[in-house]
Amino acid sequence: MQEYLKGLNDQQKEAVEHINGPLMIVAGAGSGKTKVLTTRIAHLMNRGVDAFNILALTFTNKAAAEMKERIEKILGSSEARNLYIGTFHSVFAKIMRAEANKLGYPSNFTIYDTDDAKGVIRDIVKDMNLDDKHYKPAFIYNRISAAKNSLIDPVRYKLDPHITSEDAKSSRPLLGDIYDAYAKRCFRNGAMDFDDLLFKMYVLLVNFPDVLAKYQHRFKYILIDEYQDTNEAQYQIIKLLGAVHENICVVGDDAQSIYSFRGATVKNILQFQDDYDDVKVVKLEQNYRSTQSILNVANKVIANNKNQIEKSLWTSNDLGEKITLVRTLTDNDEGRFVADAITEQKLRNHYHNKDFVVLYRTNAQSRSFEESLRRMNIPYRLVGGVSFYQRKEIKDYLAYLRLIVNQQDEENLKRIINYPARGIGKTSIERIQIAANQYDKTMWEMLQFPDMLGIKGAGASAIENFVVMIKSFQVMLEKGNAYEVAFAVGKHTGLVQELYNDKSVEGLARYENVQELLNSIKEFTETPDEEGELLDKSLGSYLQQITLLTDADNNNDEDQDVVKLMTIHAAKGLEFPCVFAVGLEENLFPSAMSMYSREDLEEERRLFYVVITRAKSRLWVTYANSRYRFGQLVQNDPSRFVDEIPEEYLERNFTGASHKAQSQIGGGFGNSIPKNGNAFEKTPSLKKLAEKIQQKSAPVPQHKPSGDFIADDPMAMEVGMEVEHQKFGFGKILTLEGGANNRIAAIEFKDGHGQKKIMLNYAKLRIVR
DNA sequence: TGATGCTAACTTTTT
DNA sequence: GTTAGCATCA
Repeated sequence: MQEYLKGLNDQQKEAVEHINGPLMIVAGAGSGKTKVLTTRIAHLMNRGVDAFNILALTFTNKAAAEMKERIEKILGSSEARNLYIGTFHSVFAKIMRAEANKLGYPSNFTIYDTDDAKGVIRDIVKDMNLDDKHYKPAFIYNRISAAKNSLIDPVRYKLDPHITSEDAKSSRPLLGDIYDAYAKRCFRNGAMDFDDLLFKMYVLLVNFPDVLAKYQHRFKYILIDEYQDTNEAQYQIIKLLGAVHENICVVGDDAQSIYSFRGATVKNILQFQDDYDDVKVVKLEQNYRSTQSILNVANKVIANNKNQIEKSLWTSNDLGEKITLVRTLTDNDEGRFVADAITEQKLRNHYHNKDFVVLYRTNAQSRSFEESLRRMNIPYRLVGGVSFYQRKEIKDYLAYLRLIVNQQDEENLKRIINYPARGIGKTSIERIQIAANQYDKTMWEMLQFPDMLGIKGAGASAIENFVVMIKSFQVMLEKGNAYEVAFAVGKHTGLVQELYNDKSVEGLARYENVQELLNSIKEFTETPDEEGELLDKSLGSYLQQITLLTDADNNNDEDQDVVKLMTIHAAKGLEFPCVFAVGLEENLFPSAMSMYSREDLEEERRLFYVVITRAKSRLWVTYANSRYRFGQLVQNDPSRFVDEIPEEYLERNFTGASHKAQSQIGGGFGNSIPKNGNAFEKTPSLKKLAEKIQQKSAPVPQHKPSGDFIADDPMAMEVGMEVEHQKFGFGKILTLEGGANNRIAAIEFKDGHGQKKIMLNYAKLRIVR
């Protein structure tokens, strides 16, 4: 028997050893899914399958990287190198890069992230003279995204009676036209958004039989991770690619389907057996991750959902500790409880920071945990949230690089044509835009003919300089590598200088971020070519790669001893010894938006199932009686999911709530709490208490003006005086300029606010001494 | 034309 | 509480 087959249980072995024909692996949480996938790939190759013929698709770069790494461990890196392993988006982007010309796109097409796409939509809404309060870009984006994920193009969108009536009902009858305009604009810009990478891939395969045949032949064996999260577009593409050989292996768990908002449909996994003949089904039901207590709770909770693939997850692990249910008064108390519990556990049970994770439903919940952890000096890292590549200074820099690679792209052209300021103002840009529309050219093309724009003098020469500069970068692109071009851009545009000159705290961070970007480009270009394979190190290749990276992928320093904070969605596939499931409150988890349909509610429950099953040995479930949302204190009942945890596995800890609050609330669960948010008005003592706790826990993030704050006359200010600002707190006046109506003070503030220029007409200052 | 500060909107989850 | 877009003034 092969070495790699040892240590597999019977079911796992059965899945690994199945070679030809469709295979569905129903893999319960913690049942060794990745192990089976990677071992199976190794086994295929061991049986003579060429690495070039294997395609493995995942949802995250992290999962792809992990798979690759594990296969390398079994086979050695030279064997594994030629495997095609990646996310749906990155694999399709790579293929599209080779085939884009067939669809009329440049091979260096730009990939728009969500922000870019919303920007295009905002422009279109403006052009159509619509109210963007009603035609909200985010709403429209979601609508278009849903259409693309269902493979509906603008023409079909406008003809579909169901869709049009829906849009009519929400009185947005022009959505179809916006979709149409958006698709055309992206095409003209030579750009694809995330959904296009799937949608256009499908179009490519359907319209070009030779291309389809090529990839069908190439990918004789296809493996798909997290199959329960695939959407219609992904489903159809897989069906096309696998149609000849039917060696499709899907791995998934219907109980962990949590992406329906992105068009994923559990139907794909539920119906897999109907899609192909002779589907081999293997169920992995032994859980190697969690204690019995945790697993039993998870099983009990998920049993409340209907419509599942039948399976019973079991474990031979110890019973373990009970689940701790924690009630606190406010969200800040919740944060404090978690920080305290971590400190205690580290002392008592010798855990490390990296053994803990805090999992929440929405990103906005991270604040109170960050504050409490910081106060306790516990190092932590926020996973997810704003990606490095979404920061303004990075997007500005990248906009140059993207324009150089793809001049069709107007979004990025507009972003930097006057940044740093070079005298090409609003009116000029507008003129260029109008002329471009008029002559049906791109804005870049119009820039070549400034006389046709009616722009003269300084404006014209500014444009000319800009064009010359961009062109010189393009010339460099032919000879230099990505890093050399990027470095030259930073230098010659003045971008780096501009950031360097900004000595404020934020400015310094921005400068450092840009340096980090340059380092990453350098690293990219310096990755050595591997034997037999020349890596594509062009700038275009780099840009396509990074747009598909998320923040979570970026943190490769796994071993750092820090507490992790993330959303439940981001935690999919991960495991931790100690898990805090926080914010278990009605309207938050389950989310207020999910309460109207059984399907949505069941997805929330699956989400709860995912949280529980992340835990190996300890699980805390917490909720707060009231929390700040929208900057306002609102009250929520405990989540209905809390009641689904069997009593025998629970241990209650209400130390976070005071006796007073407890007697107010009563011993029961939720039912005695007033339902609507005005409870505090009725019980002033409770309100005061909550406010007191709130104040005590606020770590001076924002200055509160002194009680005797009365603004002084701007003209009374003198250099060297100590003053108080309503927001920034205390500081010292460094310089003063301007007359009575335009007096500007440069002030060095304490408490990390740094140096700021304040216009004394608007911001009021109080002289301290 | 550019910088500042104000306002409104925001909260589901992400490649 | 935060942030992005906007209005406003020099």
